[in-house]
Amino acid sequence: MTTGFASGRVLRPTTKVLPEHARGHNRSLVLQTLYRLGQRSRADIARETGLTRVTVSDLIAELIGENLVIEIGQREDARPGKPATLLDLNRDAFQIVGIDLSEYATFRGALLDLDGKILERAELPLASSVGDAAADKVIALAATLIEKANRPVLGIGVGSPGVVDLAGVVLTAPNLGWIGRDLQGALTERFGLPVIVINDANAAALAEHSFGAAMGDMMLVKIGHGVGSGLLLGGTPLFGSRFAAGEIGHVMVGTNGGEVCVCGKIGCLETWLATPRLDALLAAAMTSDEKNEILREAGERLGIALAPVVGALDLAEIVLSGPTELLDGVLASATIETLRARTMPEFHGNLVLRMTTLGEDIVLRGAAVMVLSGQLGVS
Amino acid sequence: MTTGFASGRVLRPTTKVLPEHARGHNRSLVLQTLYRLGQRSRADIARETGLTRVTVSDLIAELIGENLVIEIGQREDARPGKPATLLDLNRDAFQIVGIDLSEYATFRGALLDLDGKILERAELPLASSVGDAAADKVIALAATLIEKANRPVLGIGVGSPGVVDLAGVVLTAPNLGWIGRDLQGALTERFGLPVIVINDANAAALAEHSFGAAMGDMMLVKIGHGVGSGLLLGGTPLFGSRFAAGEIGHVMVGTNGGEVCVCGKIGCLETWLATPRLDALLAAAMTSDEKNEILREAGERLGIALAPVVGALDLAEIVLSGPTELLDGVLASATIETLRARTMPEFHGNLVLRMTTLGEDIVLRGAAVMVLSGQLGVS
DNA sequence: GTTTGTTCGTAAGGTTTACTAACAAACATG
DNA sequence: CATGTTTGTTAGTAAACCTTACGAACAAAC
Repeated sequence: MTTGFASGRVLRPTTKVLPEHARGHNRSLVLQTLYRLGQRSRADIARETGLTRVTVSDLIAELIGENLVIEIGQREDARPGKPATLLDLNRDAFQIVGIDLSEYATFRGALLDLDGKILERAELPLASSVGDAAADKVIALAATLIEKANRPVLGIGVGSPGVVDLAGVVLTAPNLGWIGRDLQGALTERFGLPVIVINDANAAALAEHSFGAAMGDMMLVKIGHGVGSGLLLGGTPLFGSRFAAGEIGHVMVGTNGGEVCVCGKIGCLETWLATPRLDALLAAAMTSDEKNEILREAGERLGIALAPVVGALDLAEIVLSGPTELLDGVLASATIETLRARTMPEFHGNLVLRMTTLGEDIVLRGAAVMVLSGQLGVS
Repeated sequence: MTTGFASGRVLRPTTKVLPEHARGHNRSLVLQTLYRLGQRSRADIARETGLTRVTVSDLIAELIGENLVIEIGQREDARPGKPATLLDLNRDAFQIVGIDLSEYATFRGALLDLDGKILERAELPLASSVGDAAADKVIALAATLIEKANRPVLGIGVGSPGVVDLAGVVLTAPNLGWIGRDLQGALTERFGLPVIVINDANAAALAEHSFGAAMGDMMLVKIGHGVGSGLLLGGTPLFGSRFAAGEIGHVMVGTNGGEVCVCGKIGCLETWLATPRLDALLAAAMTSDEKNEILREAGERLGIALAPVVGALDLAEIVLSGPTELLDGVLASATIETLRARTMPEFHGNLVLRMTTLGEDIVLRGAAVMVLSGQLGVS
């Protein structure tokens, strides 16, 4: 046919939209309003969303029927008019299971409430399991946490290392010996609950955005046994053409030297920043000057690698996740200085680089956010 | 209030959705179907979109009323049943003005039909104009093209160098002496037509996606007097936190040498790749080996700069736009080889790097796509 | 104590949207 | 010529949101 705009997909819509979809959207809008702003009356929500009080009342009735929203009582403050009936999301009605598979020797999980507060914890030593054995441990950990729940479980969120597609299939995760493993399918089948499996760094980026102060255009760099990253662009996670977005551990850095990497290349980001190597170098270093120099060079290399990404994406913020004692200090300073020196100050002068505020729970909390977003938010 | 998921924006919806919005969506869906697939009957469109024949008939009646769609005649092929009435987008009903401000000494524009075919051209020598004088020339060029139109003009699309925000305000464009210039507002006021002003490289990326064979995850690198780029992620242009996404010309490349840039840094991408410098070097070179070495090194530096971006974004494709005689050959080969050598073959082994197929019209055609998308597509 | 004005939540009725069901028109096929 | 198929339209229905109107409950003013 024609070869005009035809071949592209500039015009967005790809599926039909029915009235019920609009309803679902507005329903989520009401939920989100209660979520973000807390206790509100129906009239408040109407003003906030632009919907009428009538429509809000109708949606609220539906949500109360599902036990997602509850009436708190009457507003106390003194103003003219009929006192408002305060509503809130029923934050105690459901619980979420979040699981982090990204640590080297341990699978960690937690039971969270709808606010993301951790209610219970559980962990399972990996004990060098791979393949089916490792997958069985994920299931066992999930089962333990579901048993601890004293409310209906909204769903299970899992942050996995490696490359994970949108259906929750772990395409490759070398450490766990997984290739094309349908972890999401296996968990769904086992528990009959909504399950979301997502890359660990992407989960971490989401958590930082939801719980931390992160803006919508952010890169979270996760440094541990390996080096990975998760990108949030305009508040949305980036997955990439082969679901491998953020995999920067084996990109070569700079044009002068570096060690040989397990992948065969020279001077990959991981050869500079992986924590086992840093720990080993620091242990061998004698003076604190030597130690600082090791950390400074690692930070500088990170800055060199990130500079083109910051420039190309116009990032506002970079967040580091990993061992605080290694990252937070000389290393972080060297990274931001290098970034400033290698990009345009007009555009990136107020680029922020900081540690995550979420500590070790960042991945499992991000996985929980995915569940919440999938179940209560809109597609 | 609560500090839970509240602070983030994980749950998507931010505005209410009314039934009429759904209607607009489905309307665009029908238009897009005719656009992509060409002549179809109402029943064909119903099958294609999932809407019912009744709904499609209703939408089509509306579109015919606006002269956007026309009945072509009856389908000729011999099959049972009532013969279908073929429809098509009224590709001759409107025309679009596209303008490219990115060339160094000339503003170029064209009148296009809805298929993106160029009907008329016009250009205006910039003659070193800056500020108001340069803006006046844009208006004059647009006026010239609008006069040439023999159909209603759907809108005006402008691809401008520099940083352009979502409202079409050129925040900074050094070559044109523009700072915070509301070009979109000025054109709208002058002509009373829909106007879209967008960064030149973003426009080019859109054009490559619409007319060329580009996938949804692509970076278009535009090399000329300066070096810029436009990113398409999942088919959507990326603008960045300060609307400066793609501005990679002044990112430092590598860690060994380079020339001092006008910006003060050493070894910016532009110092390796800007065409005036390449031309000068090539003119000074004696042997073809020397020339090839110049191009090879330039290509290698581009690859070094892009490798972290390819890794972080998991790009599928990189498209080069600029002087073919410089880019297409040794330089492009060196770039892709460098990229392959510096990234993970498992993920980026089938990364494609190629020249644009759209030549010098890429920016103005992309600007026209923006108009089409804004007027006929959905938000 | 009464009146006035405000705010809240609900009820009733109307509009828009897209759906299902049914049908006439127009054709191919046996 | 009878039958079956496909097209596009008409008529009626369900869902979603809107506007309008109203009772309830309160503060403030008199």
